Amino acid sequence: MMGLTRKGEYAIRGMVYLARKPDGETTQVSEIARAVDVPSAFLAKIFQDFSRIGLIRSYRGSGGGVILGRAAEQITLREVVEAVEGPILPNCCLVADHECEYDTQCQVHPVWRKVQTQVVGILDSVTLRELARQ
Amino acid sequence: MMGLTRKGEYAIRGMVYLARKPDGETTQVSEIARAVDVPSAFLAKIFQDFSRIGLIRSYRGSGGGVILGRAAEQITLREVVEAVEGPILPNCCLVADHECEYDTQCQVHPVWRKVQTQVVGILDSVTLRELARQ
DNA sequence: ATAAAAGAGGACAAAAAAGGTCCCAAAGGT
DNA sequence: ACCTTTGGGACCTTTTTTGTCCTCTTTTAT
Repeated sequence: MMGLTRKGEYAIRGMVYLARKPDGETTQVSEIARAVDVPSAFLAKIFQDFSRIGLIRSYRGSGGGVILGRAAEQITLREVVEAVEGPILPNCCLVADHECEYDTQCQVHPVWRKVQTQVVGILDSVTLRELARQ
Repeated sequence: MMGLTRKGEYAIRGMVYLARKPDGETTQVSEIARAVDVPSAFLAKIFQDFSRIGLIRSYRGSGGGVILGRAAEQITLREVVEAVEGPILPNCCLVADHECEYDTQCQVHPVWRKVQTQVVGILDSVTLRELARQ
């Protein structure tokens, strides 16, 4: 339970690899894919999404590639995880404002809220810079 | 991300309903299913598993039904959740002893470990008794 | 004894999510 | 022009989720 999907794993591996590259140097997705052992086309999809939301910047054509969208210390693990897996919501009833339908005063609700707060807090406190440290 | 499946939702709803029943009184699975709005045959499967691991006790035949396997204050939310969803493992690399294969000194590993500890702690601190309080 | 009333257990199936692959278009460098 | 690299869409396969159904066993009531 509470597990990352493989996509999430791949995304983190790829981003950490990228964060280890010298600043300002572009890296080809195919290189990253090879290095972190992820299907190239699959990682390309993930990075395509990342590019759209600004987590990375990408350049086409020969000599192109990708680069972190911001400094590694300004990208949190939470951002990366939520970008691939969606928001951290341990229970769907947290999505909506309204309480659970089956218990007007749902006792379980606040527990999940607490879980969410804790997990978000932990993942927010870790940046790519820290993860990239060897 | 980190979401309960519907099965997990159902299990919790069913167990909380059961925990609200007077001590020692058996309840038919079909009644619970109706009350918490879960497909009866599906809830029956869930409770079948619960019976096997002692989370509930079950009695066949007319007048039969199910009952909590232990006092409500001795059953934690974690137990219920893990019984349906499996152990709380935010990242598969926590399953094995060995570190991640792609980083001998994996920096992400301890973060997931921390997440796991926190979540387990929260869910362990909540019992069915508390959840059953109306 | 027998019938009815539960849960136990297995087989099966539809739907959704996960995990990819492939192809062509667009953009940039030489 | 031509090659390289990402962008984006379509498509596919496998696994997981979410159930259903039928039969068997156990237990109770008559």
